[in-house]
Amino acid sequence: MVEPGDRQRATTVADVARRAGVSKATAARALGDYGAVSDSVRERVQAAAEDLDYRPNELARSMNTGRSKTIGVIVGDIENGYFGLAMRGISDTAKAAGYDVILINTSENVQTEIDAVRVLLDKRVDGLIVAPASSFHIEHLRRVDDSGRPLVLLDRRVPGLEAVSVEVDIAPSASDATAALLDAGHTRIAFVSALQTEGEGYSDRLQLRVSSVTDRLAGIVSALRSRGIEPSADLIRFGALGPERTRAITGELLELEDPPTAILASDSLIALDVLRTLRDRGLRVPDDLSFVMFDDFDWAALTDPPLTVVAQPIYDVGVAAATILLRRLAGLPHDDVRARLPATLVLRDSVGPVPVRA
Amino acid sequence: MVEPGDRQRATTVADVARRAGVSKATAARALGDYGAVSDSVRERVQAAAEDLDYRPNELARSMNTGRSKTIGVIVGDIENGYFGLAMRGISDTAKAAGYDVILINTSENVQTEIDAVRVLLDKRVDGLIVAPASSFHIEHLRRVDDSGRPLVLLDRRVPGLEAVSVEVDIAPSASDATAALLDAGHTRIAFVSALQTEGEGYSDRLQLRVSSVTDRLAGIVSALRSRGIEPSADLIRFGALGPERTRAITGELLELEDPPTAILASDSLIALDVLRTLRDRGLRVPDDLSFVMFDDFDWAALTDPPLTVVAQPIYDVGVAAATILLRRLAGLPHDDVRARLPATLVLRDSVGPVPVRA
DNA sequence: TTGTAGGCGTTATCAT
DNA sequence: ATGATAACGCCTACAA
Repeated sequence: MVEPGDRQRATTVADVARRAGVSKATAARALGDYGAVSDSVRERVQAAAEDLDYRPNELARSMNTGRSKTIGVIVGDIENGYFGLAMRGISDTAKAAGYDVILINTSENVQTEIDAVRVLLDKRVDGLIVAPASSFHIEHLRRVDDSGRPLVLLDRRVPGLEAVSVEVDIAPSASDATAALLDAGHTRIAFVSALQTEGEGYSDRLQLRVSSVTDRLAGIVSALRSRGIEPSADLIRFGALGPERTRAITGELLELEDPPTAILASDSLIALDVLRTLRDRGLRVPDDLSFVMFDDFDWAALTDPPLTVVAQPIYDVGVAAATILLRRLAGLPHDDVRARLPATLVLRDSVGPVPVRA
Repeated sequence: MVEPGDRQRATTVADVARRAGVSKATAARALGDYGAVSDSVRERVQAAAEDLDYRPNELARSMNTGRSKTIGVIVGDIENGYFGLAMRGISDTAKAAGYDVILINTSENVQTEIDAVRVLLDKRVDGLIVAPASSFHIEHLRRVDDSGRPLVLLDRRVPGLEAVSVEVDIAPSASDATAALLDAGHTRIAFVSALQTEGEGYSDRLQLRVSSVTDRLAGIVSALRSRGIEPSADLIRFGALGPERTRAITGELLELEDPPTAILASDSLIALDVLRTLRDRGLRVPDDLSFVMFDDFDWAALTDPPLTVVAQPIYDVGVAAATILLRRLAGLPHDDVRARLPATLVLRDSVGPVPVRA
């Protein structure tokens, strides 16, 4: 009688071999179909395997092939639609090549990321795709290279690390978005990001730890300066980590002596909280305040008003990252894979003229 | 010299043992800290391990412990915010217990699901969480039980399968939503779901292959009947698989001789496409048509108009599923874990009175 | 074409 | 407390 917890021993090649009346090696060859096996034996072995409901133990297989047919993915927040979509791109691509995906969520926490890399390396994944939480703490990423396994960076590049990164070329679109705001007459333009920095303020040579945010800011600042406007430190805000922080920051922005007339939200999570704060305060977009969001999702066209956004080809970023990784795994060149994808400004109705001050 | 692809041999217990001047067995004991080891030896071994930057090979470890500290998760669509959030719940819970997660996406395709189960079992995951694409094809799920590894069903139950399922008790809320519509005077109420069925129509004893959809429908139908209204087959539509199909179905609904005055969307993906179709046709919610969506997300309060929804505790569903699985893995009871979580109707502004026909 | 034997890196069981 | 030595389940020379 089989007890519920009893995980009865799975059947092995040895079992199949015995039943087929051949040696372990022959059975293994027939099953893995490599080497040379006579047709009659092959059939006999396969029939035996069928009968016994044989399934290979991939762990054992991995142990001496050295490859696990598994790639590890480390992202900051799978709940964020951005990474959800990228994950889908990675997952689809990996599956098509016979690879599986282990996903680890770091909550954008560096220590968690360090542990995640360690665990995945210990589990002997064949390669890693990482959206690094910080470009300052990268020893653990170096470790990946040392281990001889390929690493592809997702959405963020890390200077000083010899790893391919697949990113969205977002600075130009950030400029475009800012220009659209400037064209509408805005000069007090705010930017709100979740990124944690030393302080929450902005200084000119602030070093940001996430390149995709750096790029957004670079695009914004360059557009500003090209019109002779110096970025104002009090309008560039970081640390919008959760709903509470984001609402607080938005509140502070609105209560400034010279408040912004337009806000750029660094991602959709932040956008939602900023918009809710505005609504709760009875402020209307774009009448009282103009608004632009980075990232586009289906719902962005259905809000009141439809949102002007910077759309990113996120799914494709995932596909490209996985493709490059798989190519490296196969020892193939990957120079032809586009690793820098274009973003586009999508004009909808959340940008309007500067309101006349009361 | 080390070639780029050269994956240099990782250091093993044997290496550590040699350097510490002890036997393999002793080194293993010191590292895994089990058995008895003298303090001096332990220190020596640990120092050696440190020096050599030793990392255990989890594959080898899994091979003779029989446990991989990994659980497999199979869902229909990770890109859907619903599963994204559930995944986050699972992932957080698993990580806290020292488990990792392998994720496989099936695109709600049964064959893919069958393959996924096979692969995960072959990879020797310790347990499985599955949102089964169909309650009709379940032999592969039976296999999981046969393998002795625990299985927890996510969001959907499968009659005839002895597996715990964690679900949202959605029928009551579906009734509430329908009642709200009825109270507003609607009698022609449509329901649009992505579920693939034999035909796309509805008949009274239609067997649906996803329990969470069955439950939605049951709630709707019972509310209807309690007011003496028979569900109308032409208003209950399935097969809204992608944007195109959903738009087509919505169009057909609107062109009915006696079109619906209210629509219930089975999930947020469908809701978005239905709403876009309405907007493209110049129809306004709730003036021309009332609307209710299953699932609540932050953006649902910011659309025009804010959407009346059935909110589900999705993150908690994920947490509960993982908790139950982990308990079973630990041989602990799990009767105290709530496996049936309540949904709630959230009234916003997408339900209005029946428009007067032109 | 087939079989024998050894190795992959652990854990686990024996002695000592 | 420590050390041989055998599993775990598979692949892979090498030999027959």
